[in-house]
Amino acid sequence: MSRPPEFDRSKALSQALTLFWRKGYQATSLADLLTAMQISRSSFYATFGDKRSLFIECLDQFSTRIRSMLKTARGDMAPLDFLQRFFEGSVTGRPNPRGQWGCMLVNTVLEMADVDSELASRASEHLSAMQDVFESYLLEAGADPACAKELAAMLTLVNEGIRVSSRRRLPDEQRRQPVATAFRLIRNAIT
Amino acid sequence: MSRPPEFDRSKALSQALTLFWRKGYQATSLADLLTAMQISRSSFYATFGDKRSLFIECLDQFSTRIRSMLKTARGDMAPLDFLQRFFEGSVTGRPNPRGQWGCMLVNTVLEMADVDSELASRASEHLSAMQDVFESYLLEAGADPACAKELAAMLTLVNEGIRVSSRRRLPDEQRRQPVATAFRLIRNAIT
DNA sequence: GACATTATGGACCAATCATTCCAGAATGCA
DNA sequence: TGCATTCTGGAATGATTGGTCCATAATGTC
Repeated sequence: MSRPPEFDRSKALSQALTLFWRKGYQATSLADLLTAMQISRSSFYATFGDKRSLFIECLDQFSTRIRSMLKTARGDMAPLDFLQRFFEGSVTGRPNPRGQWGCMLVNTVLEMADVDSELASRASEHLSAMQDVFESYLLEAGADPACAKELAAMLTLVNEGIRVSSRRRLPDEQRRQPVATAFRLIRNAIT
Repeated sequence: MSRPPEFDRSKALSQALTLFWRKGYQATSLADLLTAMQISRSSFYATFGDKRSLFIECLDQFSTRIRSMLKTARGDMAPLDFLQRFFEGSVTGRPNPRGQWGCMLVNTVLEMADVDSELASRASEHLSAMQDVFESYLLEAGADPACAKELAAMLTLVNEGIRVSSRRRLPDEQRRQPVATAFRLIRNAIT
């Protein structure tokens, strides 16, 4: 009946996500995107609307990916061990370099805060959704509800801090150690 | 002999700093700058070179201001009380709205990480200089040297996190509380 | 082989960007 | 008053931006 599409939409979107993640919204030009996505200018606009719409799609997918990863990759680890491993993994450059890219949500909150409030608040809402996951893990770790809420907010703060510090190209030890410190303090505080 | 300059260079620079602080490097156009600085295009280039040089000058001055503020505004407060007040002040929108702008160094690290590595690492170095101030205060608060170093790194992490969270337009309580939590944990950890 | 559908390449657009340049207005000093 | 100096306003720069358009090439279905 009709011709099937020849390029892989979700793969192209994934390439775009990577670019936006690393360079941010403004510094990523259309030319950059087309090269990375390996599609023509025409297909781009036909498929994704425009640059800003594509960015929103990437932002949402980033958030979805992270949260689903937070839920599936845990295995049988204790909740706090898993969270700590999650944060530590965000800090080291290996196995992939994504650890050096920070968090797309955090990056977007800062880049867009006084530039595009809709993008900024969308990213901020995704961060709040992450915080809910933190809270559920803290509850599971035995924290009472009030304490879990408080520590989840604190963990969000630590997350935001880590994502900044992970972009600073500091020596490995200087990145790992504050995470360890933070978790030691948090473990002390669970009641 | 010669005509004295008619516009206040340092005031113009200060206006530029405010703009860069809020909107970042890329989103601040030359037109924006000229309006805010109230000088002509010609004077701009004669006095500051170009946009990037001006940005560097603002970045350095921002760092200098913060550190001198950290040293002079303390009065007779206990070191940790002062630091806590410093962080809390960065979070509330009053008296001025600067609390909503985050920290220019943090903003720059993220915006420029994969865009202009010289600007990014310059900002990162300024953050390290702030960390030295934190460390000296922790020493003064009675922490032993190893602990002071560790907690100073942790404070830098908290600082970075706070500066992100302060741009999220969250309700006041949700901004204040994680700071309080963080300092409670840190105070517990001083040995 | 013909048709419908989808992707492509590239010309084209208007807007904006940072930057350069210059003629002229303003102002302090002699 | 005149000169030297400083700032200004605006035109012009070329590069780059995101976005539109259309004729053509490619490919699966009938």
